[in-house]
Amino acid sequence: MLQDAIQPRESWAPPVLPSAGTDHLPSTAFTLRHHQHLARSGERPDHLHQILQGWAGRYRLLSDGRRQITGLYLPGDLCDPCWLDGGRAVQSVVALTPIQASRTSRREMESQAANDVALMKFLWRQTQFTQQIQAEWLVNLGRKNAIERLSHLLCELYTRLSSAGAADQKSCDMPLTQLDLADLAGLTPVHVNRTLQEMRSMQLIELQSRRLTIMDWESLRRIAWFDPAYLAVRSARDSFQAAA
Amino acid sequence: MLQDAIQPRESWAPPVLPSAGTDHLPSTAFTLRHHQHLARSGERPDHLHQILQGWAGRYRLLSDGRRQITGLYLPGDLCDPCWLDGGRAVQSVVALTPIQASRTSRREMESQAANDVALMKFLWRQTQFTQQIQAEWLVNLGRKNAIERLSHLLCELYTRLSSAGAADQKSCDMPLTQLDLADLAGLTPVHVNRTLQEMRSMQLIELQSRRLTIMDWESLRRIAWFDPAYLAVRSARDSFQAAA
DNA sequence: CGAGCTGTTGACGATTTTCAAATTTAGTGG
DNA sequence: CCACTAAATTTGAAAATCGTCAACAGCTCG
Repeated sequence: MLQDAIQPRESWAPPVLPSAGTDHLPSTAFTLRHHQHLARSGERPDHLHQILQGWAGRYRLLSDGRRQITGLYLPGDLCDPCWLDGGRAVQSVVALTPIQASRTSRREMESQAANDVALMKFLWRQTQFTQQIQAEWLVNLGRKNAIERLSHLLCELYTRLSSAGAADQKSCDMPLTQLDLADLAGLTPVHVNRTLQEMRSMQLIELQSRRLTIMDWESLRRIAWFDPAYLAVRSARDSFQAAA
Repeated sequence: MLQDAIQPRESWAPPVLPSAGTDHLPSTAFTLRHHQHLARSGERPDHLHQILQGWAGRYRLLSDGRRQITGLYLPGDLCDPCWLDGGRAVQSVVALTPIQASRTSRREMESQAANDVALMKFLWRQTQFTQQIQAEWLVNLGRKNAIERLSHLLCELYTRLSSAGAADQKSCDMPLTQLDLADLAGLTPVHVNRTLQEMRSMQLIELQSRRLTIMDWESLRRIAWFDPAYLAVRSARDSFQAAA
């Protein structure tokens, strides 16, 4: 097969750029295979992408091979507002699964945003959202041990997918390999493996066949010190706008 | 003394909000003492602050006492654009030294930004700058050991202060305690102490009396894997604007 | 079926934390 | 200025956490 198959588990409609539907901001659908790049460090990307299906990751590689994934782009996420205004991509973004996305010219997006308050607010919110997640990850990496980090990561992923309508009651997709998890959590793959086994033996989660099931949300949340407030930026800001 | 003395080592003029000078965006100077807060988690701050002198830190506290500092506000920095649009402060911001700052009403700033492209770009840039730094810190915390983390932190601080004109050839202020450094680097104060001693014995740095001197920049940079590209966002964006 | 990625296991080593205490430095009030 | 107190730095020993290395099993995909 020339192209990896993309098989969503459920019929699911991703959110759409606020202006893309109404004002017809031109965008083109395209697909990427696992390990292909949406941007490389040092480039000046001339397109922004909205992920429709699949997961992408922003990362930095040290020249001795150490890799840290510094951000995840899930379906509905915009990749990446920080390339606006002609900025260079400081870090690379790669497809962690096969990906389907829509691509919009950076210049079109910029000129549209200058006149379109809704789009501007969407970009601003998306940026703030990314920043809040990063700040929370700093706490994770700086102050938590392996089981706390992985628990938090799973809590966050489930919550983000859930609020995008891409999770069911207790389970969601989890296409990341243990190597990906290690590069997210700042651990070695070996230690991720052992910690996941511990979490399974504690009846916290099931994780197999690229599918996560959360058996005991309350315990997982407590172990992770997970407080979803930092993820509320997107929705909370909307309700404020509505109230004002 | 009712108020901590603020004694800058050198005469130094902080950068000014692009519109504050020309369009007379109203702002009031004020001071804060060590350990006083600029914002507390959960609040809806109604002012933005530009730091004029002193350092502030954004942090999160876990209820068992672990603290992670997730951002530093140095002289010239804006604290914090993410409170615009009525957003709540997810994390707290506290003065790490006595502080002198200017305060501008959030609503004034918002309405001004809607009409003032230069201010808007300034806010956007400041936000991107913060995000790039955070992404780099994720690499630090996730993939580097103690000496690499501390070296990187010192490289970044020196570079930021230097580009603000607040450093001389080989040295700059370093008002952080070893406890602060620990909460920045995700280490214990004890281990910070031992690692700093190692760095001193390697003739990399001198650090005493709240003053840092970098003895061997090239070695420090190499150990830290420090590549200042991620700090170039502010200036690079300007030169691009100028070129376009 | 064969190659390569992914997950798993064990033994061992390195880094970092914890705990407790001593020492130095800085700040405060007399 | 000195005395006193609190904060900050330093030290040592033992333990916990996590990483490294090496090997093997299972699975997927061409």
